[in-house]
Amino acid sequence: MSNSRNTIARTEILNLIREAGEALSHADLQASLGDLCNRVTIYRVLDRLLEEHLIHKIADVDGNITYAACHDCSGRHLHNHIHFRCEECQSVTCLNQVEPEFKLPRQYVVHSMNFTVSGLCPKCSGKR
Amino acid sequence: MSNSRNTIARTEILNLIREAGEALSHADLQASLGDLCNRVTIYRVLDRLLEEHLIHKIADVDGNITYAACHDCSGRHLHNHIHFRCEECQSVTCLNQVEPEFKLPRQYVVHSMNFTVSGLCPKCSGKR
DNA sequence: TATTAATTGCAACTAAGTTGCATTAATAAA
DNA sequence: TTTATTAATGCAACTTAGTTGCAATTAATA
Ligand SMILES: [Mn+2]
Ligand SMILES: [Mn+2]
Ligand SMILES: [Zn+2]
Ligand SMILES: [Zn+2]
Repeated sequence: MSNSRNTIARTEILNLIREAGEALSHADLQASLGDLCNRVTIYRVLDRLLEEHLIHKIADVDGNITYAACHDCSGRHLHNHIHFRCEECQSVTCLNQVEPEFKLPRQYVVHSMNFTVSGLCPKCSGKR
Repeated sequence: MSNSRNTIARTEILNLIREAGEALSHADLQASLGDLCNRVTIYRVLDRLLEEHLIHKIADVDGNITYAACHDCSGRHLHNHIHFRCEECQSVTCLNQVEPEFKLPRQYVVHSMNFTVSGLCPKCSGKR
C-alpha cells in the first residue's frame, strides 16, 4: 500500500518531530539536521509525512507554520485539539486533551481544523 | 488619543474590508486598489488598522493571511469566533455567531485566538 | 499660513516556499 | 545476489510574501 520509501531524511525528520516536546518549524528542523539533507528535501519529506497522516500542520495567527506528530490518526486525521503558542518563549504545543465544542450550520462540510491560542505558557506566565 | 491620519489609502482599504462579504488578502486589496497606492503602503495601513483594533487578522491552516472588519472590539479585541475557509471557492468568512467553548489549564494566559475550519461552504457544498 | 510629524513611494533586501531536471538510492523482481 | 524500476534527492533558479531605510509628501494642528 504505502510506496513511501524509508530514507535517512524521512526517518530522521520523523524522529525529531516525534521526540520534540513541542511543534517544530522548517527552520527548527534544518538547524537540527545540519547538512544531513538539503532544505528542499525537508519541505518534501514534510509534505509526504502530512499525506501519510503521520504529522499535522499548525499555523498560528501570524501564519507561522509548525509541525507536530499525530497520535491517533489511523481513522479520521481530524485535529480538533487546541494549539498554544507562547509569545514569550515562542513554543507551540499540542493540547491534545483540549477539544473545543462548537456547532456549525448544517450546510458546512468540515475537512480540517486549525485552532491556535496565543499568550503565555505555564512556564513563562510563572516568571511574572 | 488617536494620532492616526485619515489618508486616502487608509480610508479606501478600511472601506474595502468593511464592505467585503468575506475576508480579504493583501493581494485582494492590491487588485482592488490598482495604483491608488503602493503595495508597501497596503502592508503599513493593515498594520495600523490592526493596532487600532478596526480589523483582525486570520490565518488558515496553510498560513494564508486574510483580514476582516472588527465589530465590537472597543473593549477586548478578542476574536473567539470561528473562520471558515472554503477549499472550493477559497473564500474566508467570519462566523461571528459561532464561538467555540473550551477550557485551558489555569496557568495559561490567553492573549489572542485563531480558529479556522476548512472544507466546503454552503454555496459550494450544495453544488455536489 | 506655517510647523510638525505621520505617511507614502521607491528601491533594495530578506525570508519562505516552489519547480525542473539530472543524479542517486530504496525496493522489488528476476 | 544482481538487475530493473521509480521514488527520492541535490542543486540552481525562480516565485511569492513581507521588510527596511530614506527622501519626499501631506494631514493635522497651532
Ligand atoms: Mn496538534
Ligand atoms: Mn473574524
Ligand atoms: Zn512560554
Ligand atoms: Zn465555497
